[in-house]
Amino acid sequence: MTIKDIARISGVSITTVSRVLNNRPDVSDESRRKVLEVIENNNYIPNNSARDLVKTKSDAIGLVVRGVSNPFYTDIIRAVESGITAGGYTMVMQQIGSNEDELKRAAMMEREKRLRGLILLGGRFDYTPTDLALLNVPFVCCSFSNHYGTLTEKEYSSVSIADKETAYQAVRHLIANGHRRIAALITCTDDRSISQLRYEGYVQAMEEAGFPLEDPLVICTDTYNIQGAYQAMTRALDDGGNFTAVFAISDNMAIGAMRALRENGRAVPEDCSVIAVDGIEVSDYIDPPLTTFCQPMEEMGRHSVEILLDMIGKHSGNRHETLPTVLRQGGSVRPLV
Amino acid sequence: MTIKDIARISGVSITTVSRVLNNRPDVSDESRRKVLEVIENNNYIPNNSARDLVKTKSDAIGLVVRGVSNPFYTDIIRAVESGITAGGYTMVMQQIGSNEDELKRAAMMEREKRLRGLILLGGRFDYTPTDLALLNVPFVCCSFSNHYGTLTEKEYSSVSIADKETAYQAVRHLIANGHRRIAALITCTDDRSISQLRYEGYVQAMEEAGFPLEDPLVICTDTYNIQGAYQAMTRALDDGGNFTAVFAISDNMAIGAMRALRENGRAVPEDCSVIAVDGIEVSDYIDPPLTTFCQPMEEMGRHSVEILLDMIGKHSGNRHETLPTVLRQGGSVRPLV
DNA sequence: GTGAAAGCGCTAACAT
DNA sequence: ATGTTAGCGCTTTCAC
Repeated sequence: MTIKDIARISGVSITTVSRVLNNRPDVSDESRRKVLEVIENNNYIPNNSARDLVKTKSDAIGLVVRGVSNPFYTDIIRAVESGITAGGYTMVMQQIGSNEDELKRAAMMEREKRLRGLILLGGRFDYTPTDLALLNVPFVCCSFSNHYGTLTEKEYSSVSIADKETAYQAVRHLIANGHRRIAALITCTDDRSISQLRYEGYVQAMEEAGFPLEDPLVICTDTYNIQGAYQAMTRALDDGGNFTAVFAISDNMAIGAMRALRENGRAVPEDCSVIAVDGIEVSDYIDPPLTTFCQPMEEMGRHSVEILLDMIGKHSGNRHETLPTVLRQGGSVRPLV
Repeated sequence: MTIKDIARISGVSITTVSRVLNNRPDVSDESRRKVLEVIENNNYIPNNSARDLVKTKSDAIGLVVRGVSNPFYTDIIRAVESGITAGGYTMVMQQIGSNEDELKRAAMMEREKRLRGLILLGGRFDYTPTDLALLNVPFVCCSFSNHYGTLTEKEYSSVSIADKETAYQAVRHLIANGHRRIAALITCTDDRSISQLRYEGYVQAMEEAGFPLEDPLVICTDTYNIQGAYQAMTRALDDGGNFTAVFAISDNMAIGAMRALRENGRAVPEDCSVIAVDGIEVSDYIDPPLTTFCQPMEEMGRHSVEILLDMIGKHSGNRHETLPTVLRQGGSVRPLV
């Protein structure tokens, strides 16, 4: 069933059918009605490949994710997919390994699939103009941004939270509760990552308060997952673990750390307070509920798509959005007496 | 940059370039070398839309998911994406609402995107041959199957666990620990769902043991999410909650229920045991770790893709795989004394 | 308001 | 081994 068949059956020309298909105004009501009826009756759906070929563009938007099973990303992915589909586009998703280059992958996708745009979920903070030259379509950095000034604002779009500031607030919250010996649970794979940024917030809060920033307070793992955090915290505790509170750079890592603390005989929050950044749903259901700064996941996904569709459709320029976080008071932090 | 340009620059015909592009043997080494060089130099990538149009097929495989943020699905999605990309195809993902018809949606995708095949993640159990007539490409049901005999085995493919049997085992485990008054936490939106199937396993175990199967033991929620389970369990407890153990049809729901129990002053497992089916990572990190039957998520995704690619590439027939589950002993079940 | 016809970039007969 | 050519299904001038 092609446009030709519809034209034949409707008794009009191919052109007229095409006009109806594309909601063009220059068709008589009579023709339009007839064509629509025939389309309906025959369950006809236009061939996208042919449309794309003529328009030299596809209707696809690429989503490149570093780790689709990261629970923090799943709500964003859902929002992104909804937005893309609602906008009449198709979402093509690819995930990349932790040491793959998302820009190279994005560039390949762009050309192979003739993408209209890209959303990068999780990525490096130090793109250079040369890196960006690989990309010829609009793109939005979601949940991260260019914090090291290697790019100017006009060169890219982003939707993110104020990572350093939020981490700073989290640590301030612990300090306000009387904690001085505060450990930081971070990942150390890359010094231009979200982990590094949040770590900077931790450092700032600690230095500002004049607290010692000793090495054993910084607990490193090489992955963002629960298990890695659990193992790293277990090692830290075996090594003494001389701290009264932990700032974890993600909820997931905090959950892993909490099990390690528990197994080590330290109750949360009685013996050790825990705070994090992310605000995934499950962390509000554990015991004790995690105190954490929530990112507006759904909103981040939605805004990323909005910005991208504006750039594609209205040729609007690059935009940046920094969304607010909200402290969700759980039960994992308590005042140090 | 099109195939025409490459041909012109290389000094050969379009056909020869096309042959090189498709790794055909009937090209002289000399021509091949030259063409490849020109392609390389010009950073040429063939236009997929044009290829798809000619072949009347795309390289896309559709993934239809009911709820991408369901943590149980995320590992499957990751495995599916890896398999599809590794196989040289493109994954196009769409999620659907809880009361949308996945087959209608799949059929639309199939035709619009000219899909080569489909993977359905989560879906109804009562497809009829008429329903399937909507689909003209191979498809695999992942994590569910046709358990009501409305289809013959040759009509579809599936990768799943033995849901009813696994639920039965879970409840048997509670019974072996001395529990008689066992509540079932299920969803009641649809009587042809995975929830229903697991509920049947519960019923079988209870009846076999000769235990009363009273209404207040069946706790219903209309969603699969944590919050819904939390609310349903809270209601059940407010109504008396006369049971010593809970069988939850999913880890996620068990986690919601555990918070409700806790807030109601019932310790798990001292006052109430909890068991579930799924085996998501986080449920092993909560306190107490959830005792649950683990589904092999990664394997399920991988096998689904394998079966689908075999059907697409080798035209092999429909296959069915029932993968084994493994009991992960947490600390949420204890013997009733 | 409508239709004829020229491509979009590619593949696959069919020649040579 | 290589080239010519006819489409794949659609959009879009351009003419009427």
